[in-house]
Amino acid sequence: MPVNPPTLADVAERAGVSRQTVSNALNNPHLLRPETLERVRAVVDELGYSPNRAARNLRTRHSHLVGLRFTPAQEGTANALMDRFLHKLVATSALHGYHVLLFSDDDTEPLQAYDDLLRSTAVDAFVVTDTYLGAPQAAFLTQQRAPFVAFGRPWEDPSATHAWVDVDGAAGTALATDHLLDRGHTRVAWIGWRKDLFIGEDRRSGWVRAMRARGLPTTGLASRVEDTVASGREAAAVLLAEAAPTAFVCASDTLAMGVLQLLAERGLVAGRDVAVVGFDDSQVAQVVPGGLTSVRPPLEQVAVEVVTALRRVLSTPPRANTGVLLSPTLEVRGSG
Amino acid sequence: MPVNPPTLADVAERAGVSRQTVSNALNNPHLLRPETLERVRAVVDELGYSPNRAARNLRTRHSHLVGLRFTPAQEGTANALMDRFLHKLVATSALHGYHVLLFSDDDTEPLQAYDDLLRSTAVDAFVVTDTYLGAPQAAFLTQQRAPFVAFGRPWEDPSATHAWVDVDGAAGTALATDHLLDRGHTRVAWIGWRKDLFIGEDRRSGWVRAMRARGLPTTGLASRVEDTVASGREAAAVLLAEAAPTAFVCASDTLAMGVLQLLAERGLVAGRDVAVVGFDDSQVAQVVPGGLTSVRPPLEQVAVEVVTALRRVLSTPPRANTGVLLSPTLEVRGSG
DNA sequence: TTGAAAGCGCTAACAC
DNA sequence: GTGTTAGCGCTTTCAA
Repeated sequence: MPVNPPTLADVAERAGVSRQTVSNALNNPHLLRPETLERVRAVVDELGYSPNRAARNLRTRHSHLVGLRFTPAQEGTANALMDRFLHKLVATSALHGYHVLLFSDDDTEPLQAYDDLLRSTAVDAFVVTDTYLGAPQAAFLTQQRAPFVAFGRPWEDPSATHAWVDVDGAAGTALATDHLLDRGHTRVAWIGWRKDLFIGEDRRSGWVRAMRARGLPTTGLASRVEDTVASGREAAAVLLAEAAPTAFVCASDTLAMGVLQLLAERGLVAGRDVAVVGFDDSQVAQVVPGGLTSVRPPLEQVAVEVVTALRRVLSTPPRANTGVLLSPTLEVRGSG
Repeated sequence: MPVNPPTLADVAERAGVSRQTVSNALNNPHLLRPETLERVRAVVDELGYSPNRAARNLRTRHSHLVGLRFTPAQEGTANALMDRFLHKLVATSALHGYHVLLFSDDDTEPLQAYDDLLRSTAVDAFVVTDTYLGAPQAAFLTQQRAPFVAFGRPWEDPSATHAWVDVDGAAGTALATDHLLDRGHTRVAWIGWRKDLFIGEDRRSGWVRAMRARGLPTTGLASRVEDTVASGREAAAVLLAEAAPTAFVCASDTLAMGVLQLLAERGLVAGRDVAVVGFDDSQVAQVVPGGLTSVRPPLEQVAVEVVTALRRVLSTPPRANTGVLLSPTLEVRGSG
């Protein structure tokens, strides 16, 4: 096992000052006379001193840890938002002295894990990413007066006052639809999700808005299915047969891959015969032969805003937070 | 801010016992008389008591945190190993009372972040995943006597005695090659990486072994390129022109996507005209039209073994660890 | 089986 | 500016 690291007392003794002065040198350097400060710092470097986290946490009642429930991307889909978001979250948190603590739920009680971490004061705050329909996390944490920031709007409860950051899905699909319309398409179809998924409805509304803005009809051009490749393929087959669209805007890259699959089966070339646009700008969109044009959510920017909001929430006194809505961009590739 | 959570003293007072008895009820329940134990537990439940982490960490000198440096998947590639691995690592660690702490390096000094966490006693151990050529982490941590487990073999230093878990890449490519040979191919080409990448050489050796086992030549059938889609595409073009292979085994799904791209450009159908097998079983392999046959590393199993090794390393006294090598499987899809 | 005392390493509050 | 005192909440002695 490693040798016991030096403590504040070790530094103090060697520098010929009190422990408190060493503490001040680290946390309130402006309180020290320059020469004292320099002497203490020299010893800190010499000994390789770094304050013991547990002791500091105990004393300050802060862990400088942010909890995040980590759910894996589903196999067989093109969804892997977490990767980009998480890395930027980790990097940005570090700039402000925070580390990210990952946990998973016990499958049984989804709130249990949050509650345990909270009650054991293991984390200072949470980043909540699973704000799907009926997700009880936000309400629970609000009720527990636990600091948190959500990646995702409080769709179900517009009166919620917690901090959140989200991507403007409607703006993204409007961007995608406009892009296709600019290229001369007029029959642009939509493949999205169940009606009760707020995110899906939001994205769908962008398509509707863009179509209507040019006086184009949407009737019969929309489909609602599960978020799987197979569903995307089937939806495309039905729409092609019944509505003869020349382009598809999809709620996800997963669905878009289904469309690409159907086109490939029929010997059609995406981008030449039929245009296809996905949503997420997943790795799949980036490397699929021909390339899949896709709406790219600014996940790095989301992470930065989340950390900003966290800092506001964790400041004393907590500063008010308004929701932050970020606009995605469109990554144009071969498919449309 | 949340109300101050109950402490050991609160529970003790309410249960009419000393603080120590409450502590024992939690950590050494067998020491208590059954009726006392029950009474204490009732109060614990009633008050929703959970031991303060910082205090416990300070006293026990353990954080119950495992550090992992998180690097994002490269854009434009099909590599996203971390997702599956990380989730299982988080879940398995939780079973043994450990949480995963994520950090990123400061770009400047790659060891700095490790050193800081170590000296501030923020984590009990590390999981090291970046064991590429010349990665100094393992040597550094060994020298610092810091507990850690590596995902990846100590290629450069066979005498290293630290704990590690790895995937048998050669077995995976041999599996892939045998699969193709069984299907009647005889001219199976290899597209891999630079010679100085141990992982790539390992994977390549599986292909060589499988070919030689059937007395088939490998000369002129191998290519070494960067791990990008474009490189895979170019390598495939060159090999097709010069060696006329009927099948490709690739060191990564990224390279395999390059091959698929070339085939698509030439109007060839993967799996019918030319067979292609990738490595990683990424989401891309799973959803690309037609499907990409790919070697699937058992990342969940790796995570479980890593946690087992961690527990051995962190036990007192530390128990010896041997390396663990796990065999991948082959996911057969349309491409071959 | 239970309780009392001590102390992990640090920082807030105050005295000098 | 710097030092002294106290205590964060817990667990490890050791005594009863």
